[in-house]
Amino acid sequence: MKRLGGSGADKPSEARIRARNKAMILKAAVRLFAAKGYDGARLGEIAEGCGLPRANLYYYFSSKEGIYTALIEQVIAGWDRAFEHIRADCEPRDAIEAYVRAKLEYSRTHAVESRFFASEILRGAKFLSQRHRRHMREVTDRRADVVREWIRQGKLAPVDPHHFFIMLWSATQFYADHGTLAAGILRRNRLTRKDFDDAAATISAMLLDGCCRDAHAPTAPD
Amino acid sequence: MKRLGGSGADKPSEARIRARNKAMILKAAVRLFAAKGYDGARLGEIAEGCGLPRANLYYYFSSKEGIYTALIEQVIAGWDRAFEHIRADCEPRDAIEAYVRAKLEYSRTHAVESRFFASEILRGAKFLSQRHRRHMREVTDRRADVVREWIRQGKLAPVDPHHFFIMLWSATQFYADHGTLAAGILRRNRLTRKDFDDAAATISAMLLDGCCRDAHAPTAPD
DNA sequence: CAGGAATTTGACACTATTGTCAAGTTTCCA
DNA sequence: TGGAAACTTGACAATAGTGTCAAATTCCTG
Repeated sequence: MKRLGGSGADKPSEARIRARNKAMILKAAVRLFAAKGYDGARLGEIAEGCGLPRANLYYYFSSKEGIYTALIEQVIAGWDRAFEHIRADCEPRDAIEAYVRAKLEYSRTHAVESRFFASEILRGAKFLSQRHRRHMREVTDRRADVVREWIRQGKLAPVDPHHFFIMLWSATQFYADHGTLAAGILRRNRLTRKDFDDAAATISAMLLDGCCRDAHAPTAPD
Repeated sequence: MKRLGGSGADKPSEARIRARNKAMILKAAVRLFAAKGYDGARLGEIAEGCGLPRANLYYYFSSKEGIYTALIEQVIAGWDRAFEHIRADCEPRDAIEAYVRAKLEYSRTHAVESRFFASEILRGAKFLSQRHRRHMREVTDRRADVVREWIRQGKLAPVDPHHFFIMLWSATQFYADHGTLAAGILRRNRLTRKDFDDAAATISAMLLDGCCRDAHAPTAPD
């Protein structure tokens, strides 16, 4: 097989070849799994997608399920990061705006990973272990405490913290998972950067201050 | 003699067998397609799901794609109904609350259909024809005019109507498509009716009045 | 630069899936 | 009730998918 020319291959290349090829496989796999789901994705397509012969995939992963669960691990590891803006020492307005912006940016730049995870949940999270579920629950619960603290301090309306997070998550996730639908509504071929900016503005404005301007509006600020 | 009269159930049992079996097949199919996507669902599983031999499916539908597109038609036909609460002669507060309640009730009672449609969009809406896309766009645009009218009358904050609808749609849809995730967060095996009530309350409260109670709160009501 | 370790690859066995068909069975009108 | 149309069903061909293997090739260290 061809070798990589040049004189830069001095590092422990044994591990490098392995790391590079595993990464290539996972990159092609996440796209296919996101597009067709676990059962629909074919190893042949994944192999074609990363330019490796199909048999080679079995040298790095024991099976189709092995590739899939490796991706699950990878995505779950990033679950925490989404919440890092929700901190008790921030003002809720700033924290929520930052969260929405960051999450939408992730949806824009990592749409494939978003769709992969959405696909897994959509089919009932068959590959999410108890450990994964517990991890997600604990991370969420910790941030729910922050929300409760904000409410206690009178900085936030008394909302249910979990449903609050679900709403944040769903609104921002939508632009990745259902980008095709959103683009159709907005009369685009694909969502533009400006669409994501508009989305961030709309979501933040609605969540923070609501949209209703009638006589029943909520209690005025202090 | 020909027995295929009208396409409905007005004729005796002749058309009844056909209608009943097609319905059985579609019911089993929507579940499988929602769970595994178009490529992942097997006709054998669908057949097993409705207790018919696999070959019998080909008597009623020409192919796997034929079953899938029949389901697409069925779901698209209901797209309009979701928006029927958004009417210019309603107060936005009432209309939005009613929409959220109705959409969540649909998510609760028709979770499978919701997931089927979400799966199709997630995969890039490969089976949505231009006609379907145009229909969805036109229905949305008509309701966007209602939102603009509300804004003109000062009843609604000046939000982008399309992103506004996307937010309504995503928040309510989430409880069907990602019910597994929501249940995990809420420490349930499955979402209960009360969870949906809580969701409706939280979504309506946040959308209508926002959650922020700081010094930068929006202009007070008239 | 030799030789073992790491990696690549075509070919193979095995199973699953789709769509077709023709022969059988049921339905129900005249 | 005879029989044509509607419906059912097991079997079949063709294709495609998964996982395995051993031989071939490349990589890297001593």
